[in-house]
Formats: sequence, C-alpha cells, structure tokens
Amino acid sequence: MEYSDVMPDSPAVGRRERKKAATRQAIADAALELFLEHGFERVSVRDVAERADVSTTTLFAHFPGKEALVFDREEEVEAALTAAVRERPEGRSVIEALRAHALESWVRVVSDPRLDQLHALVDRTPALREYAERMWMRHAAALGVVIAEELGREEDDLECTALARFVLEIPTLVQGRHDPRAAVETVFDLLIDGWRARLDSEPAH
Amino acid sequence: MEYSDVMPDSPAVGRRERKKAATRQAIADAALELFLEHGFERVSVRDVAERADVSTTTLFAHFPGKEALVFDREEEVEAALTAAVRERPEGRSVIEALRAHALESWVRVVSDPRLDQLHALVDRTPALREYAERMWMRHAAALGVVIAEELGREEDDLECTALARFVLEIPTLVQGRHDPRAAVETVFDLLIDGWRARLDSEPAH
DNA sequence: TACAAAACTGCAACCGTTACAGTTTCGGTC
DNA sequence: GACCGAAACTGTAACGGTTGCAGTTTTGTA
Repeated sequence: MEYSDVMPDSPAVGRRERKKAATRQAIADAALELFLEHGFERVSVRDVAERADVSTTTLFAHFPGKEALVFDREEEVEAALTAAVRERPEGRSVIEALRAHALESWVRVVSDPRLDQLHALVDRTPALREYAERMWMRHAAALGVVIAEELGREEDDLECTALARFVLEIPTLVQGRHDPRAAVETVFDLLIDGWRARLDSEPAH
Repeated sequence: MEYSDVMPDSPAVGRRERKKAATRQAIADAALELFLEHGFERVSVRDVAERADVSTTTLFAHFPGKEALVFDREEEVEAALTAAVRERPEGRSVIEALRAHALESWVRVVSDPRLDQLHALVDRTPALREYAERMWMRHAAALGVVIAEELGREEDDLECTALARFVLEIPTLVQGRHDPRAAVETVFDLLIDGWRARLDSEPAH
C-alpha cells in the first residue's frame, strides 16, 4: 500500500507529469495569447515557443501541429458526444438524445468572453476553420460505433455511421443562420423522418 | 469582324494561351508521372518543376499547391454534378436524379488503367485523401444552389443545402464496403424518406 | 515598330515540421 | 542514498512547400 492509494484526492501524479502538464499549458496559453493579439497566420510557431520559453522541438512534442495549439480538449468534446447517446434518459431515442445534445451544447449562447474570442478567431481564420471541421468529423467514427452499440447493430452498420456523419454535419449547416435553434430542429426532423422505423426496429437499451 | 469570328473552329486562342496551356499540361504530366513512380510524398515540387522544365515559381503560378497537381479538372466534376440535377429527365425528382448520377459516376467499375492508378495513388496517400474530401465538399455550395433553383426555393434554403451536403457525404460513407451499390441505394432510401413530401411540396420544373 | 501586359526565371527567404545528438530531470530499484 | 534508464527538454540544422521580388523573354496589339 502506498501513499497515493491512501490519498486518492491528492495528485497521484509525480512532479514529472505535473511539469509536463505545466509546459503544455504554458505553450497553449502563449499560443492563444499571441494568436488573439496578432492573428493566427501572423504568429509563427517559433514566436509561440519563444513566448512559452521552450524550444520549438518541445512545442511539437506536445502538439502535433500549429493548429492543434488552438484546439486543446478535443477528447472531452468526443466524450460528451458519446455520453449524450450512451447515457440518455430511459426511453429516449438515440436521435432525440442527439437533438437535445445539439441544442444544449452546440447552440449555446456564449457568455464566456474567452470562448467567445476563441470562436471569433477560428471563425475568421480559414486554416483553423478547416482544421476544426476535420477534427470534428473524425468523431463520426466513434459516434457511429456508440450508436450501433446502443441499437445492437454491427459496429460498421451503414445506417448508424450515416446517421453519425449527418448529425455531425449539422454545425456546419446551421452556421451563420439567423435562427440556429430552428435550423437544428429542422434538420433533425429530416433525419428523424428518414430513420423512422429503421432505428426503432431494434429495441434500444 | 475578325479572323476568329470567321473561323470559330480554329483555336480562337492565340499562341500565348496555347503555350500557357501546354506549360500547365507539361507540369501536370510530369507530376503524375513522378508521383506514380515514387509516391506523392517522396517527390518534391522542385522535382516536378525540374522534370517539366519550368521554375517552381511558374509551377505555383499554374497550381495553387502540391496536391492540386493531382486534382486537375475539378470544375468538370462539379459541372457534371449540377448538370445531373438540372438536366434530369422530365418528371424525375431531384433526389432520384442524384441517385442515378451517384450510381453511374461514383461507383463506376474503373476500366481506364490510368484513372485506376491515379485512384490508387490518392487512396494510399493520406494528404491526397484529405485534400480530395475537402475539394469534394466544396461542391456542396454549388449543388445546394442548383437544387434550390430547381425547386423554386431561396438560394440558402436549409433543406436544400442539407440535402446537398448529405448526398456528397455518400462517397465517403460507402467507401470500402463490399457492396457499394447497395450501400448507395440504402443511404438514398434514408434521404428519400426524410425529404419525402418536403421537396415535392413545391413543384419542380 | 513600339509598347504594355503576361509568362516565365532564378534567387532568397519564411515558415511549418522533423531529425539528430546531446543534456537535464525524474522515478523506481538495489 | 547512489544508480540507471526513461522521459522531457535543448539547440542546431535541415527539408520541403510556398511566396516575394526584381529582372528577362514572349506575345498581342496599337
């Protein structure tokens, strides 16, 4: 029995991992700061590394590329997505769960000014928009698998993977519309009609 | 009245444009040749320029980037796509026209060995696959507009733009399945159910 | 024939990214 | 508590895509 077993609250992680996390955070902070101030394209990774007081080599040891400096925390997004499906309330269909999740999480009225700034930055930077879309669509695989699991289908079931991809298209589709909530609802209505009596054919849960 | 007006058959284009086109073709040919022989990543744009006997500056005057060397002729693809909708046989719905087009053009049993090689090259090169998908999805805007026109909707009608994007997802969705034709049919069935009585509500043509 | 635009050139530079070879720091082990 | 191997970090140098620039050649046209 060891100390970390007795005190699970305190960081079970040693100095090493803490320092690593600190470095990563310093880099991300420096990047965001510089990007917001001067724009993404006008800041070089060398600038970021300098500001974070690390070598560019170290920077790339923590982030796979320049764009990734902005999109930290992608795993959390995917986790929330799959959780929304997996832990949906009893009796609610998969699509309804996704609709609820979309309305809650994607169309939020942004209040946090930091997130707001970040969103504006991504919005005005084509390279970041493209990167964001690529990252986003990579969740399709995971989402498709979860949906298939929940419905007792094969992992690569076409209807499930299609549903996953189509749902993930929604943010792109409704972006920039005057009434995003209504737009989300409309698209989900389309999907529900298409998948009606197909996804229900197998009992959920 | 000028010579070119009397002889519309003969190239109305002068030596200048002809040479320009020749240069472009030489570059594209050199690129494809080298890429097929050594692989995309192991050939530099400087190599391509050298083989085509032009400067790299000239190369980038003709193509916006390395990947674009492979994807010539994207306008033609988009033209075929919109034409499939616009010039569909009398009485056939937009979705049906797209389904037919998809089955004809996207699931072709490739016989041309050149196209086959090229497809294999793209398939085995992640950078090219991503680029191809990005290019492909850019057609969504044009397709959405055409669909909206055909149905007498607003240009940015949500249901039309959504349909366009979903249809263009299909190649990605059915890629690598044992029966692509059946997969295409399945997805179109889903879409038809979703859009039934929505797109028909406005008379086409 | 003369002139302006367009195509092309060579070169140098910037930037993202990686390889490399070495140093420091840390965690666990005898 | 010294020791060892792994992991984090460093600086430098390079590679490859891309662009800017200043100058040369080619071409259409007045």
